[in-house]
Amino acid sequence: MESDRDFNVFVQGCPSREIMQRLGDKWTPLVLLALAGGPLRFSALRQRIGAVTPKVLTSTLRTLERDGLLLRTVTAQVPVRVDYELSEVGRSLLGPLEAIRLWSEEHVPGVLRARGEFDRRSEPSES
Amino acid sequence: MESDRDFNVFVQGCPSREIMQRLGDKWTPLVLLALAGGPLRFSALRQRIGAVTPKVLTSTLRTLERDGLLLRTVTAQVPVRVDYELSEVGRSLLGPLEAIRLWSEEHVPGVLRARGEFDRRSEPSES
DNA sequence: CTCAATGGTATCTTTTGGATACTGGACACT
DNA sequence: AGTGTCCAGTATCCAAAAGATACCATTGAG
Repeated sequence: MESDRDFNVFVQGCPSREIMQRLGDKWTPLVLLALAGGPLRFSALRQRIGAVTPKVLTSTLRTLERDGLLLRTVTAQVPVRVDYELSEVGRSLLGPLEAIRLWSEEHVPGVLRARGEFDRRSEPSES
Repeated sequence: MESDRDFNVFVQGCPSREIMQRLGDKWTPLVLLALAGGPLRFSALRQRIGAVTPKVLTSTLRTLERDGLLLRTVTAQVPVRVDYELSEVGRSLLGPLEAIRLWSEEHVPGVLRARGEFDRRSEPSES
């Protein structure tokens, strides 16, 4: 009923759960999507994503590198140049992430409308 | 280049960004996937997901309800019965989420292997 | 009068994320 | 020599979110 594989996100302690939850880190999807078009340097990534602080971006990138989703290449020039790019595995996530992204962009009006109704239902305080 | 729609997750302050980031809340995907098979009561959801505390589950559910992704139905019996089920909009997310889930379950071995290599590269301390 | 079932809150601690300032190495300019 | 710039991050400190655990309200059964 669940799936016949060896791993299942609904099993507590299964590594797949932690992996899926990491994909839902606040910045992970944006980082991966930002790299969809090719390698980017640290500062370019930062600019492209916007609003992310260097500390958090660094730790997001480290985790993704550690998990094999992206590659970090240091070029010893001056000043030092660091490029980040998706690995093969990382690229295999782009499809699903693109879908989530499109869904989010398409459903903005609906979600905003739902919020308005919800709030109106919650506070029947005026007239 | 980015997309011709009105909303874009790469634009800072665009509601679609916040919506996408919410989809990546720690428990949101699990909640939505858990409801894929039909309505569940609060305690059943808790059991099915496992490891989520009531406080966090409540707030996750409230947000999803507020955004119109799921419906909360209270039946006044004793003790009270509360059912949660996906809305039409919520169901439209199941495809992408299923994809993310499958990816996570399929790539467990690869990710674990990558972590091992990464750690070995980082600490060349023993023999 | 007590107990159990359900769907949560309340409170406190720990973890994660954010703001902001700073480091370090190599050149380039003055 | 001294100062400034570029880049890729750290360091430090503070705020927001998640987790552990205990508790509450309703009410029907015993």
